[in-house]
Amino acid sequence: MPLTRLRPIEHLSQVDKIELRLQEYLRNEEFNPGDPLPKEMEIAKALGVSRTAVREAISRFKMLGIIESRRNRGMVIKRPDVLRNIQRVMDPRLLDGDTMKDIFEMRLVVELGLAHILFRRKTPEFIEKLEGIARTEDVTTDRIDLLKLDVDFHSALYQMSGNETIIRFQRMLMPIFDFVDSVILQKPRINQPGKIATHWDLIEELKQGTPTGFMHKMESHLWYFFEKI
Amino acid sequence: MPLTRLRPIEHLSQVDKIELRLQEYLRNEEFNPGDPLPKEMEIAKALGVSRTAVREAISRFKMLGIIESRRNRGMVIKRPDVLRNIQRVMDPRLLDGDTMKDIFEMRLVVELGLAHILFRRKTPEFIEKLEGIARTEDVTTDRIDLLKLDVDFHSALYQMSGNETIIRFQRMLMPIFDFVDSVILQKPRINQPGKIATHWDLIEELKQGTPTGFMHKMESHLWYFFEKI
DNA sequence: TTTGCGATATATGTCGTACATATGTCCTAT
DNA sequence: ATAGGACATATGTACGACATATATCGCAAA
Repeated sequence: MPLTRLRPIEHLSQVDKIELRLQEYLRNEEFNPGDPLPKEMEIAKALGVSRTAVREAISRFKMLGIIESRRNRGMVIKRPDVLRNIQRVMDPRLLDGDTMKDIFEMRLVVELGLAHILFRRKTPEFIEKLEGIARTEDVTTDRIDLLKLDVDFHSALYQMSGNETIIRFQRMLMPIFDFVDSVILQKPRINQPGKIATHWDLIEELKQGTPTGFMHKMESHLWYFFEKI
Repeated sequence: MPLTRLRPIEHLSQVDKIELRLQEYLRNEEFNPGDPLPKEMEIAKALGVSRTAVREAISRFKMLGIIESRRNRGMVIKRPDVLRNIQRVMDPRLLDGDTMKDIFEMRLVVELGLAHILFRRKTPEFIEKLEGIARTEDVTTDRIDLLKLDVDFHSALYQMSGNETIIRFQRMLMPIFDFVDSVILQKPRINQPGKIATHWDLIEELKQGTPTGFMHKMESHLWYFFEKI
């Protein structure tokens, strides 16, 4: 009898419970950014707990960026920065292999799906930037430098999407990408069916090709990673 | 003179500073899950602050799931749940329009990029599930029910990806999707060039088509949203 | 009317202390 | 060897005190 899943009894501390109560309070009361919150002591009284515990719970929301407080002004609801909080957690050391695999796969999904947006937002300036990176690659031999240039190239693509959230998504997951890259590149290279699309191929397609064509080239370009996962 | 951006003077509180110190401490010391942390009092002494302040800062990391503590056992590093923390922040009321637009666009990118994964992971059971939803749609007239079924259909696609992170990404962003959907659907329908691919078309393509074909159909299917954004 | 200064009230920020509670450790009795 | 009790200890909770910034009011000066 394994008993692996016996009793995941949640031992919620007082502060945890307060956090939950505040969470549901914030949702139910339909707070909008700028709205004031009750005073710490009032909340403590209402919940029947000490101000210390309330402050510990509220401190958590301050980290998320949902609550802001100022001396003598009280506390107000703030617009949180969605991605800021993931970033704190994005440490390859703290994530398990499966999750990192999933995240890396998601990167591939996003880069493929990006094609249409890119064709919509491409400009001569961006193309020029990509070409600059590709030209530098042509005259670079150092392995580390090439890896860095590869990252630059893909980063530039994200930039071109013009979508701030996607850009930050990529920047945020960079540590994971780096980690997986370094692991994958240590493995022996395997045979590929047909030619792998290069950065120059991608640029060419972007300049006078189609979204679909670009996607195919990108698929070919990333094929190596697909197989490894 | 607007002066809109004058003085973003960061007024970091003591607790904020402690949080930063702990953050860099955790990164630099290369902690791995399971590793023990110093006692609260030792940290307080080392930083020259009160235990109360340290506890407020640590409480934040407990919310993120990076630190876990038990009576008399001390504190240990834990594997955080990457997406759990975003969920707390994903409230349409708290996000600004631009961010929501970006997030919604990212959804489109992901769903397009999903094609290849789907063809890799599809099974008769999943196809059957999709067909079940589509059949129900055929005999449903209520507008709300149809909206719900549409969500179900796309959710099923995410499920089929088999990527736990992507699945949770979708589930997490659901409130945003719902919100944007409801806003978009209130606008008058515009003329579309050519036929919009239906769910049945997507299923058909999935059964005996190609990833590229599926992507085109999906693009057509989502075209309406693309235009609205 | 506007500006400037000072007194006051107030909510959050920080600290120290005390005690509660759970849990590991050690010691002893059976 | 095992059970059980005594003790030590780190976190959890609470309370009180004071620090600090800031809103508000009153009043005088320009």
